[in-house]
Amino acid sequence: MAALTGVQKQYILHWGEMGTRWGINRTVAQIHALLYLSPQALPAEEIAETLSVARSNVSTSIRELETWGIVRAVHVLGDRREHYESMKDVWEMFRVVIEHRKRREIDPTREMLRHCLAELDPKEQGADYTRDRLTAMAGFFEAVTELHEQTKRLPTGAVRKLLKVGAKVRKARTA
Amino acid sequence: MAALTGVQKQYILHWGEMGTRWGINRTVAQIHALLYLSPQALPAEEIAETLSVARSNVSTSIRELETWGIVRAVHVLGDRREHYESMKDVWEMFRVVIEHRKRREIDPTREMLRHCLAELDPKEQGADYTRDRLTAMAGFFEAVTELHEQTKRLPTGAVRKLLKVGAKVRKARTA
DNA sequence: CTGTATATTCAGTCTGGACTGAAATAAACG
DNA sequence: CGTTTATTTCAGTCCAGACTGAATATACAG
Repeated sequence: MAALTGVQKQYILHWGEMGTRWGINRTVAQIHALLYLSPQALPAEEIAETLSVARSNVSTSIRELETWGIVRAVHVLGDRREHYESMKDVWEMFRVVIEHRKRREIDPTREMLRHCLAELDPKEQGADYTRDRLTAMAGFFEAVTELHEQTKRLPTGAVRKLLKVGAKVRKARTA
Repeated sequence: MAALTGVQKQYILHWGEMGTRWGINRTVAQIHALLYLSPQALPAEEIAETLSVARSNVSTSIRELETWGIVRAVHVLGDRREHYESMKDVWEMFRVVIEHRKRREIDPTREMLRHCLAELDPKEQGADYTRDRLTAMAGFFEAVTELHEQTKRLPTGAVRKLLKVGAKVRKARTA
């Protein structure tokens, strides 16, 4: 296969590092980076060679990316192997990932907070203080959820435009 | 010291787990949870006992929380030990954390993307495709930065109000 | 100073999770 | 079917990073 160019290497390595910071497996992130930059879908074998990881490692990593819905298998005429390609729309990609993480992290936390507030015994020592703290935290998570709901239904382009307008206003003011 | 109530335990454990998912050390997150729920500032010794971790572990964890600016040492009259307390304003707390992570994760990525685009050799095989992908990704990160700039200067309350209004509109529509 | 209480540093240990390679399974073809 | 090729599973290995506890540093009281 075509060896990686300097720029590709740089991008893939950086993406891998960023992945680890966000609780995403380095290899998973690197594979995603590779597929994102690749004009064609790639077979697992080639991914393994290019990134110097075990074929089996690619298998599990790809599956994780598939469950997120940002990588999918496609078929190439005259080739029995599965070829994998990344979603290319960056905005949609992050939307999907955020949706996933929200469900796995924000929602359970809201749940936990509600549960704690319900279970809180008012007779207990310092219950009032605890309730205040939990309520404040719960308020924040409810707001995040609300924000998510609102942006979710905006089409991709709208967010971008909204930001551009805001940027202009901001620049005009500071100028 | 006062042993943890069931609710406190639940909150601290959950927060610790969430921390690990976001690349934050479990103990660090647990200590933060404990301090957030605590009406008084706590000395390191007591934190160590309550969470059953080594005193030295608390020391380093506290220092990390301090560099983030969400925990600080306070002094109690008649006690030589440092007592630690968490910032209590949830919104401010997340603002601070997001600011930090943006600087450590978003900014370097923007940097990397710019660098890659500058270094990209047009004569190279497939340079056009690579440029397109990098540009798209860069656009996203610029937008995120812009969004951050805009929300940063809004006072805490404003965001909350904005969301409340949005929520009402949304509910009215779907009703 | 000396003694005591507290905080930090650091070298070594431990552990969870990533990674591998071999074996099992599944799918595609003649 | 049997053979070939591709994919997944899994038991074991490895390692980065968390954690500990002893040693060291710092601060203060008497």
